[in-house]
Amino acid sequence: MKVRNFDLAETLDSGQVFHWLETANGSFVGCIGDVPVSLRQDGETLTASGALEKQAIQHYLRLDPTHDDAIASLSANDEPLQEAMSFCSGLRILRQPAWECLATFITSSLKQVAHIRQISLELRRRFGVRQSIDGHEVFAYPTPQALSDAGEAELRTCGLGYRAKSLHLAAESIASGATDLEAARTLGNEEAKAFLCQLHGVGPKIADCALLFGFDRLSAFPVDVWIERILRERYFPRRRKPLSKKELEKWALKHFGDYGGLAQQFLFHFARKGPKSPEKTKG
DNA sequence: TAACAGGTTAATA
DNA sequence: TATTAACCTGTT
Repeated sequence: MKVRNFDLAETLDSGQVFHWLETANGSFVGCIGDVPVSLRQDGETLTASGALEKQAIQHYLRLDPTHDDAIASLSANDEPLQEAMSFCSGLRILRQPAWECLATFITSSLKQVAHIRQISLELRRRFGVRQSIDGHEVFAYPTPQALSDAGEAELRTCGLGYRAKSLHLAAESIASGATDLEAARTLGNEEAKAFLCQLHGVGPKIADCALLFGFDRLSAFPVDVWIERILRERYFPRRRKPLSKKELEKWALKHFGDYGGLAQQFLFHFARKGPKSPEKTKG
């Protein structure tokens, strides 16, 4: 299919999803939900193999006009945002399955991307359903039931550390029916966030990530240390006393509006990979 | 070697 | 309400 303003590699390596593997020939293999898929981009052509309908792939990758509307409505007179957007204009917010997204971010606390990947893949290998696509082995994300059955001790052996407890409690709560994740879809933004924060190990940042990447709430604006840094540097450069995380969250929600989460993703990726990013400036 | 990392919780002031 | 230590583990 034809794609414009889209960069597959950039999107899959932007810290929102952690299980896609790049193969030797430049394809990406992984699962969309339970279905194994291989994706490949050559310029404006995207090819997919696997049992998924074209429509489902477009939905996951957000290859639809709503993305263009969102871009258009992001403020034109915001210079830092413009700079970030032109740096990574092919970036999209995926529509990931809610449980897989929430669970992955529960395991992300105080971890770098490489390690989140490692944990995510290990959980899939150990407790997920094994699949195959184009000769590659891939695994679906384990169900709440599977992680609940595994038990906390078993989860710890995947290198989760203290996060094992949170992941297990969440899995158990959902598997038992005590928590109905889908119920969050019927709630307003604030309520949905509060709802997710009731789970142990889920605070404001992880709840916002889950809402943005797993519940299609484009206004959710996760504030982590990268975003904290770039907001302070670019939007409040001369402030004596830095705004607290909470104040930044509140400010960002208002400043960036309905598509704040998309703005966040541009700023985040720019902070990590852009010209002034830590890895570019060191050495 | 020891600090540090894309955070949250529980304890304290 | 605001700060602070503790939590696991792999990396630098």
